[in-house]
Amino acid sequence: MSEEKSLNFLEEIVENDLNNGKYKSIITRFPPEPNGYLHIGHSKSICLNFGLAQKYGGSTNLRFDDTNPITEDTEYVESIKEDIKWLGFNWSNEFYASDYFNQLFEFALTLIKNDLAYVDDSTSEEIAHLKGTPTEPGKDSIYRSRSIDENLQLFIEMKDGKYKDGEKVLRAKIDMTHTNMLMRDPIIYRIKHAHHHRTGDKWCIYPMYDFAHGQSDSIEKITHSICTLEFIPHRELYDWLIEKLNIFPSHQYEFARLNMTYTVMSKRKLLQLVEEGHVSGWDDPRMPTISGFRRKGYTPLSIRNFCEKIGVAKRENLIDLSLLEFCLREDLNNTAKRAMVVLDPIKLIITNYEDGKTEELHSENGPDENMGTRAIPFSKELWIEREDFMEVPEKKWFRLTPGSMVRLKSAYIVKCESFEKDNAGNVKAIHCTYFPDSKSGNDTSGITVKGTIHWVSVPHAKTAEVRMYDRLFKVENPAAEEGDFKDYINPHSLEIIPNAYIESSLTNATLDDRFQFIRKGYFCLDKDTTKDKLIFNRTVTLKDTWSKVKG
RNA sequence: UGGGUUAUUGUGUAAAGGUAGCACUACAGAUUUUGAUUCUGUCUGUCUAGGUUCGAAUCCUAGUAACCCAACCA
Repeated sequence: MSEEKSLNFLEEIVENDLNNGKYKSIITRFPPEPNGYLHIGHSKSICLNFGLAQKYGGSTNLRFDDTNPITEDTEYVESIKEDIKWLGFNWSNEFYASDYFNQLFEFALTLIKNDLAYVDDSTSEEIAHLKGTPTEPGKDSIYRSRSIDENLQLFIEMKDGKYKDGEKVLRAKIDMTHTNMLMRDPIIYRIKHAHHHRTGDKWCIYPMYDFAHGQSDSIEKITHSICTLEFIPHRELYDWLIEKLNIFPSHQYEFARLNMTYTVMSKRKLLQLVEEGHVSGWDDPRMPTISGFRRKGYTPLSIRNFCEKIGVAKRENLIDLSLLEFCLREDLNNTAKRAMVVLDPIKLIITNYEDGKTEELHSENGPDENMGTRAIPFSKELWIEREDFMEVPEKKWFRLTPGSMVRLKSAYIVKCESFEKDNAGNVKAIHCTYFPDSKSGNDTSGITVKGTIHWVSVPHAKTAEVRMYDRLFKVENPAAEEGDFKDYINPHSLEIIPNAYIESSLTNATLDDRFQFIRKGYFCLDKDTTKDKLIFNRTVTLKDTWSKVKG
């Protein structure tokens, strides 16, 4: 045992509970409501819940919190399951709060029989009014003193569909003057004549979150029910219900949710971006959804590592996007296949190279020798990046400029002799000479150059569309800015290059491949790709100190 | 004017009365057939004011700030 990584507060709680014999093993759960897509914030919760169970030899249930039939749908259930699997986690059981509707109904009857719940006929306005405010106590409803028998009868009638939506609710009888607003006789059942994605039309009353979540935890014997900070006030009610129902004592613990720079995380805001067409959908590569990151080319490992690195605590946080990108590059640098792609082409002509000749050169596929090499054709005319030539070089420039020499990656050293301009004054072509004895791998020229640039042979080049994604927002914390968060959308978050020149090996790319386009960034194939048109997404740029040098 | 939660460097996160550490970012340098990677180095921090103590991020007292709570949402 050398140095041990210090534990986060949840691990401490678990270790304590295990060491003092409170539990023999732990059970956690990940409890999404199937009313939207999972985002990077959820992956923190997923990594926590599954990670804790993995670390301490317990198990984790996937439980859908589907108590509101109006907003929920199986479409979301499927996407949530796909995302969790993609992240690399397996749940022990797939459960639904709706599995427990019968049991929950029984629990409600128990409360009523113990005079701990009553049916209230008030309107929602009346209930809100009598509830008071955080600084003023509430007042009892006139229905609060109904007899147990009457409550029993009314509640059963509610279930039997005798009443319309909103006509009656079932409330826990606690304390209308409680300092915790949630303890002022919270509503635990409401009437909704709505079709449920799993139970169909069997029920017209549905339990509220507070009367479903803790009870479901208890039914599943969840030992550690982990949720985000905003549920802290619910814990008192969570505990009250478990105590009054005398059921398995699950415990709730809260951690601070993830916030990240240059994006928004609330479901409401994400929905707006989708519905108003600021992005192409939930899986748009600019979205912070798991499906968005996946499509953009992120790897599950990078997201898991990120969740590990950000830690778990109880204070509000705003994590630098650069940490996520660091984790991504760390993974991709080791695994991505290298390829040469010219995004903004300009022609380079090697004047002393034989017309019509093609040479087969070899280039390494990655940093690990086991990744091997691949053949690349070389010829007299090459596409190179427009930005790799400067007519008048700036300070510290070591790419092409009249008279300078650079190495063509995995090929020869060339010297810039001259260049052509078109009528508009734009550089059209660059003329170079090459040094035949500088061939990559057996260079006997003795020439050393500072710069190496990538290229694609003109007659062998294929084309592809490349989608260059950038951060969705211009500011670090759009949600905290004045006015509408959408005013801060980055207008350049997507720039499409319709015809980039790619090396021919890329035509065999699959959706699972990850590439580094040398000197340009990490890329992956997009699902919009067709047989006739390849489409690549930029996953993330390479770190670029040069752009900082030149400012 | 109530209740709850939280304050450690630019951003996160450790230190359970005993050297304020780690990571990211940023910056500088070395290596480099990717201005990448890798390596080395640098980087003004314990919310404030008192107190206890040989010694306080940690304990006590009083403040301050931020966030959450008044959905028949979760």
